[in-house]
Amino acid sequence: MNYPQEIFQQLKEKGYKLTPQREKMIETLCKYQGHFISVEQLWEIIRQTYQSIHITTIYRNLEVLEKASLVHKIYVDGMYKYGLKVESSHHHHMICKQCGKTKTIDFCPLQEIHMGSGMKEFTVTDHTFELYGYCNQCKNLKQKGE
Amino acid sequence: MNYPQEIFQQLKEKGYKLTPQREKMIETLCKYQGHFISVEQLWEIIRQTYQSIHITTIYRNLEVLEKASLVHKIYVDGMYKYGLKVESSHHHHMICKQCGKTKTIDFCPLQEIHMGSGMKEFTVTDHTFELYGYCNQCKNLKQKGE
DNA sequence: CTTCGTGCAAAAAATTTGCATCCGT
DNA sequence: ACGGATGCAAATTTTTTGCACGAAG
Repeated sequence: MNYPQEIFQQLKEKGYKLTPQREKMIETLCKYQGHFISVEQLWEIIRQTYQSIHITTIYRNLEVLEKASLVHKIYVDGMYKYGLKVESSHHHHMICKQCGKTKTIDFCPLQEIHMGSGMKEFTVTDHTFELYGYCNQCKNLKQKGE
Repeated sequence: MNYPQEIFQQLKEKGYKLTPQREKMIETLCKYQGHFISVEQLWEIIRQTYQSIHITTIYRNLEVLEKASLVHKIYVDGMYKYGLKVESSHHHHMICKQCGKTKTIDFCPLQEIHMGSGMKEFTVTDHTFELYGYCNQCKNLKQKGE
């Protein structure tokens, strides 16, 4: 479990200022830990208790959080969604396309492939590995005629 | 190697009409086999010999080709890029972020993980596994100060 | 007090839609 | 001839940028 305070600290250590907007964002992402949420969702949630926050700020701060390696970004349904990084070690996710719920997968296929045949022709800098589908809850809802 | 004619045939079999625009698109994608190209790139290329083709048509037909399982779509650099599906068997790609060149990876991590621990909580419908980086050619260009 | 962050307005980029017309089959 | 496909214009959606003001360290 990640706690907001730890993340505030990490942000500061990387030279970013801690503003109320950023606090709210981090707190919200903590609450939604285990879910990927869209920029707009995040905005809607925060606006309920901080009406003046602007969506531009959300965009800019998610970029900051990403640069600070505190969040992970994926592209689904024609938009970016963000989730808090789970401490340390590299891993991947199983993501529910309906509700955004995620489950961490402690397995990275890169290791399996690393020295594979033709890999000399490329220098790998990034990779994606995500599983998409439906969590049991959403799967049931879907069957009952969505 | 995929040949245009085979793909024309497959399109028709799935109930889509074969129009000159679609022919051009398929021919171009065949030429660029092994590369993922953007909608706009594809448009630019085709316009050289078919000036009147509209970018909306490109968008719409890429959707058609995707529904017909003839192309594969990825999201890089803030946009979708498309590549012809290589015959049969499921596989993944190594993609050059600079030039879009791809290499097929005959390995699917899904098998490694399939029956893994917590996977019962989700029904997997899709997955992504792509490696990104630079091909030797682009890597060299980059080192010589891009 | 200086630098970085914010809100706002406006632009940009990518993709989608409505509609009249056209063309494969 | 029919129904799907195209071109065009315009709208939508998502994200980015410029700039003056405000607040954190």
